[in-house]
Amino acid sequence: MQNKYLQIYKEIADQIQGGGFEPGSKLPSEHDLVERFQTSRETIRKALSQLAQNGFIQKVQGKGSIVLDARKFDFPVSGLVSFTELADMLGGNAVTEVEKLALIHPDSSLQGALQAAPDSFIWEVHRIREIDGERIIFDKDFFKKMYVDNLTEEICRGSIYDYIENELGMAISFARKEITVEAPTEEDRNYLDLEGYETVVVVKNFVYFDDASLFQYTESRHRPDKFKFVDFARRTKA
Amino acid sequence: MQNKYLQIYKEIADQIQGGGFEPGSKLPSEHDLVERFQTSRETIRKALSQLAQNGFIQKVQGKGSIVLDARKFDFPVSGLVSFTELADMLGGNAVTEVEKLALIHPDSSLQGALQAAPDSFIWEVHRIREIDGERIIFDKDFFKKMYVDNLTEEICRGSIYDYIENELGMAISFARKEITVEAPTEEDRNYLDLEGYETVVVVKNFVYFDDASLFQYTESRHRPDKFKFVDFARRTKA
DNA sequence: CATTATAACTTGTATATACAAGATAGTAAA
DNA sequence: TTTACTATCTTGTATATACAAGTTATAATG
Repeated sequence: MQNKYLQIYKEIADQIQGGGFEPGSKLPSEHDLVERFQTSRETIRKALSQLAQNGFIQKVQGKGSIVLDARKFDFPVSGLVSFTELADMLGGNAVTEVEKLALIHPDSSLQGALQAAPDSFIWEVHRIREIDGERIIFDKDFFKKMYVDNLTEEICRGSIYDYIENELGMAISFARKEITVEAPTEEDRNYLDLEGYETVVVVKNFVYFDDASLFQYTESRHRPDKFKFVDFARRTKA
Repeated sequence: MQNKYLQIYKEIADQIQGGGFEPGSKLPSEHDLVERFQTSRETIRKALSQLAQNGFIQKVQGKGSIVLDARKFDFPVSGLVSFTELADMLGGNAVTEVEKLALIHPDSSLQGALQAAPDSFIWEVHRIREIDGERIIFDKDFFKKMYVDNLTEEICRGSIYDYIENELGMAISFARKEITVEAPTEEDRNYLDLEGYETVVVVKNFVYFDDASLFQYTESRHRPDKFKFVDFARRTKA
């Protein structure tokens, strides 16, 4: 029961996704929302600017806030979402297999990617994601041990993000993401049901904590026909 | 000479990209910036929250704002950037060829994508993007004529975005983006130097004006080895 | 010496006020 | 009727104040 503007954000976002507000229609005016939520206009505006940022509404000066069509069921939704969180959205036909779980020292390329010392310890996790019985995604994760001390196969089979956020109490904050298309490696051919495809889509993720410390590097390798990335982008002024 | 917080945003962003602020170091405190820019704390905070949103800094409560490594030279930078704007960043070895420029009525699938009536007029533009002499990208653009009345080959060879924003005075605001991998069509094979690749990366863009009206649908079809998408994503709370 | 408390910093949230600027509807004047 | 103005909506920007909450260094205490 805190953070008034986030509560308001959630309530309006839920209403938009739940159909309470029709796409194309207008939200109540800021003044109306002030009265409805019994708060100040600045607080309302904070909530609304978050909604605009995340593609729920479009604000037009002099007119009002237009409700956009913000469906959330698209596949790798933009932003920081883990496979397990995605699988929850999509339904229960997703299975994770842990192929490898080991403590290693980083080689030179990994030292660069993770900004880690050669003698530091890194968790290396290989996971296969099966959807409807087909091995579609091959995830290679590297975590710094200094942040994630204990890692079990059990945790890897579930959501590592959930473990870090809820068990360890660390706040995952932002990531740099890079999408490219590459030729499959031997590993890819072994782990994935490629079905003749001669390319894989590679999503490289550099994931940071709240305090801007880098703690994870992930390579998510997808069979091309099952890959889809959806994004909402605002044109940055100036 | 207006919009104080955007000016401050630009000035700090430029300094970060220009190397005035080192990645990993801390920005001056909000209080210091208030004195430096002779403004109020709220105005400084507006600028800083924009910088955080766009991946320039990370704010940490109690500590300060940490400068992130925000290089801007990566290929299809996240957000709404047109090919011509990108080419400017990359240097001058990019050429655009206009293969088609026609006024059509939308077929049923285009009616859906553009939310356009069957008897409305749509500009169809086909453009080939050459980089270093290789035909790498095939762009299919569809504009609603009601928004963009006159379109010439000359304009298409340059930047249509620039024409719309600076000549027509319309404000392009946001887009929904979708990235998938597909098998090349006959058109792709004709227009692109595919060099044996049996996939193309397809970026579908739905582009909207300031007032939330949809005005453009674009399919950007890339040779897979030359495609790269870079994104900065924040984990949305709650 | 080690621990604890305190003070002084930092950013985060909430509120109030004032005016600017875009949109719209109604009214008055030509 | 048409035009122009005005009043009144809307959101945008800028400022000031107060307190909460996280961090860090210092001083006091055992």
